[in-house]
Amino acid sequence: MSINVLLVEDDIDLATTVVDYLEIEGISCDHASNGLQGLSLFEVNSYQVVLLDLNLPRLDGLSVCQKVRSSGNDTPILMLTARDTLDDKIAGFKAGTDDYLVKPFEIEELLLRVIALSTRKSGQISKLTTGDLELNTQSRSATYAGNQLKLTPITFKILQKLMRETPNPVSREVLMQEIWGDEQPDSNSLKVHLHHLRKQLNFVNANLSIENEPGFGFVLRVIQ
Amino acid sequence: MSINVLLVEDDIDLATTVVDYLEIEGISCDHASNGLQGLSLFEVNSYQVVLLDLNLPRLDGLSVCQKVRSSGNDTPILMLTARDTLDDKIAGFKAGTDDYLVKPFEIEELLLRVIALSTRKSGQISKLTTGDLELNTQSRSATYAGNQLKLTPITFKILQKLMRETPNPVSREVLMQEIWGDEQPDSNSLKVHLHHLRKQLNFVNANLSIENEPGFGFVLRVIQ
DNA sequence: CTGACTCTTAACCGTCACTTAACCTAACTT
DNA sequence: AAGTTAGGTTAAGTGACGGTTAAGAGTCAG
Repeated sequence: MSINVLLVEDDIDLATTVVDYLEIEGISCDHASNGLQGLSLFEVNSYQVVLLDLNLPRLDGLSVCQKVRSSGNDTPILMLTARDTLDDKIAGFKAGTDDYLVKPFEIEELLLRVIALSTRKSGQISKLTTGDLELNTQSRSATYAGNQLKLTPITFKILQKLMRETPNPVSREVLMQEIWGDEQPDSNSLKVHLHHLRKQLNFVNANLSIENEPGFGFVLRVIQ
Repeated sequence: MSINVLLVEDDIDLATTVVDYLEIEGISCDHASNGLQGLSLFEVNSYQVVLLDLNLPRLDGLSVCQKVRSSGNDTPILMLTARDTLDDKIAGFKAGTDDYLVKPFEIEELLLRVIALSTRKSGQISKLTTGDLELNTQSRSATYAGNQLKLTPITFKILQKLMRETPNPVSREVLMQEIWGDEQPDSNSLKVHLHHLRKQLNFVNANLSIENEPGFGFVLRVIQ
């Protein structure tokens, strides 16, 4: 998922630095050098995050922010400014800013905050990764080397528990407690669900497997 | 709408200062003095924002943050810490933090950031958009590419919840809680309302669909 | 009173997730 | 070597869940 950012900044040196750095990190970045231009770019395109300088020609950052908010748009906005008094910050947040970074800032921190702001909305926060396996616990979806897995409520719970504990094994009892709580089925249901899960992880070049820890339980293990 | 905050901090002086200040501002604030206590409070109650110290006894802040995230919870988390090197910040954001404040901080700024984090998610935004679908929660009207939808009070609530959570699925229980609160009908009423809503989306040829997440709940998804 | 509107309830049906049971292999015990 | 136990595989049955439709109850305005 690519991130699309709008930078509104009249300091050309700073702007090119930021744009270049973000582009290197794989974040595409449009640039406007005044408030009005920023607003019109904003209305035409869609952005995950807006970086807004406070001192801008034509229309200042606070006004841009207010206009965006009063139109009902909730795109995350990050204020970039040299002013670091409390009153300035109050004014910024009151106008509807989500974050506030004081110049001079480290550009790496800007990147971190841009990513944090953009991932929040797109539901990418709760992700577990093991090898080529990714599980998003919010969207309840998992991909293995790019392939979508089809998880039922139970296989989802099993995979989640195994991924959270890996590389440690999970005992049979703990696993069953995790799935069924106190009312556990009396048959071999767990084996069957594990089988379904394993079938989905059995790709040609699988580098993961759910292994049995004899007499104890199961592990999700990265091979080699 | 009252804000509910969890503060996890082992410095008692700082903690009482923060709690007192937030309470004065009308924000109710629970306090835990170690990581484990913080986690258990978090699991029992529901908070709009979590304030997390990095250095904690029993379980450090990063681990607390990771645990919260891997369980699929996306409550905004703000890290409070004396460490201000870039690496610390990188570690924090990687663990799933939303914001990062370096001690010593001005307590007014903490308040500003808490409010910013809490308002983002919690239904303060009056205009929601998903694809070409727009929903105005103040005028209680929805349009798809200019076409008016005809929503009853209940279908309006359903659509609003689905749009707030998209692209993540909403569990059946949460959805029903959202509509009826604690006095829920004992029949299959939800199915019927979903059916009405789907007919409306079909009627305007929306490229959106309400899909069933088997055994869990429903998602509003943009097609292709 | 009546018609429009909304919500609930019920009945029907298809599908899918889960359970169950039977069979198989492998490893360990006696 | 036979018996026992744990784990893996397969297939079938059941029940719960989800989608659709229609009818009835409650509310409100005219």
